[in-house]
Amino acid sequence: MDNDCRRCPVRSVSLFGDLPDEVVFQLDNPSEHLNLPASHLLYREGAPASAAFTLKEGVIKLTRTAVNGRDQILRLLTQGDVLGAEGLMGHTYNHTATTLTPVQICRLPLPVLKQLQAAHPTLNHALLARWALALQQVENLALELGTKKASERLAAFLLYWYARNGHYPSMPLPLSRTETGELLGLTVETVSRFFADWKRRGYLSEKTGIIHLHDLTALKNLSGLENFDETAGH
Amino acid sequence: MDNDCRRCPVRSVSLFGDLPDEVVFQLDNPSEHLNLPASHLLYREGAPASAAFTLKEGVIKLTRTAVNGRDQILRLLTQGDVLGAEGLMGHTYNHTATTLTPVQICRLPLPVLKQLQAAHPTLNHALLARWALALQQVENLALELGTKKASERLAAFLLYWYARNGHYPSMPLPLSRTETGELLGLTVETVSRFFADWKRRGYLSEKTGIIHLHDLTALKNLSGLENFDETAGH
DNA sequence: CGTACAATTGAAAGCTCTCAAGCGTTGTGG
DNA sequence: CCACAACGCTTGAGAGCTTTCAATTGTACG
Repeated sequence: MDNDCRRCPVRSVSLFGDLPDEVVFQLDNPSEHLNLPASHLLYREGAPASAAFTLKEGVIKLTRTAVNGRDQILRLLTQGDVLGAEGLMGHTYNHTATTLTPVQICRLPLPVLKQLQAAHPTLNHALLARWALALQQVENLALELGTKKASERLAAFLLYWYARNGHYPSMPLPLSRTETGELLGLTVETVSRFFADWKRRGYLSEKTGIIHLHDLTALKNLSGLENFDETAGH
Repeated sequence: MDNDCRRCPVRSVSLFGDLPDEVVFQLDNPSEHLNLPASHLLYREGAPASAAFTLKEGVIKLTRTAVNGRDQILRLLTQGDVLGAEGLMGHTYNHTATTLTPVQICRLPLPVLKQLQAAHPTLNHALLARWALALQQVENLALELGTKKASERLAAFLLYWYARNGHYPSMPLPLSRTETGELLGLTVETVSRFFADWKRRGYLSEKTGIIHLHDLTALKNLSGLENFDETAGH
């Protein structure tokens, strides 16, 4: 495996795109490049934060648990995303981070990140941009949860994931039905019912974790425009 | 009115707490201090961003509209909060900003903010802290929307607003029933029913925009612990 | 091949919304 | 000063959607 940070495949989209080679080289530390299996717990909500991470490959979910014990997925992270950087502000992690697929991540001890931050102001720009993006994603989630019904949220999510995976009609969906429900505020059964229904209608099909979208138009119509002609009259 | 930014009552909690007096003084520009009535639209989602604002007094809501036309309140802003700073990253506002009470705000043209940002790296810390806080707030909202039922969300919101207003059992609630619904993903009627029910039970009372909380314990129990003894058995 | 776990399906209960009507308050004009 | 119009709030009844509970089927793994 190539562990030279200067040649990191996600460097250009990551936090250190603007940092000079020699600085990035100092980061290099073989022990900090990790390979983890699926379903691996990376850190837990409320735990003292020691490091941030850059996701080089794979998918990670960030969750929080409500007082009633129910989990909510707040973000799905893919290649190039940064997690755990909130430790720079507070001293604990805000979420529980769990791998959904095997992942390659790069570990960045927070003290190192803090030093870099002080020495290279451009890093703050990159951090701000990350935070702004995360905020937009969570705002979109809140908008979905607050304004749409089950089928609309599920259809919108499939289209979102489709777009995020390069607009290929076939895409991996590393979420179980339960997890999909935890993202969209639904029960397993509700998610399962809509999947089954849409398969019967030929909108999509599924084979061991791969989703094939056959009718994007139908899904688009389901994702919030269902009653639009009625409301458009006003 | 005192328009000297050096003596701004919210300066210490605002973005410029760490900036030297002489720099803050340069900001001063009487025309940039605005008084607005309630229900005033400050800027609209998607509009080109020309300035950020600091809220000196009053309450502002940030909303977004879903494709189906339904509005979602994403954040409630109070004294010391900053809005519109996303214009620094993108070029448009991410939300619609509307006053819920009469407000005093301070307008900060984005070019000025950009200059300051370049000249005073500590400002980036302050901005990062703002963004992190906003992210936490929206994450909390998403958690509420995704994991709780109507009464739990409403009770939790009242307790949240109570805490945010200094833990006084009497507090102004500048949201209409409709707006409360737009925050919590509920219809007017549902919100109204729970208020009526809780008034009958003596949990709270209301007089022209002021809410009096009489039974905090009852509300706390409603806010997500309702079935807790049942689920705690596992 | 059997076990464990995920997904599916059905039926019924429960919650929230929708639609509709009535009530209360505020502000305005006669 | 009163009447009324406008708007927000309340209440009821019924429909519709989602959950809950329970049982079955499917699937991956040892």
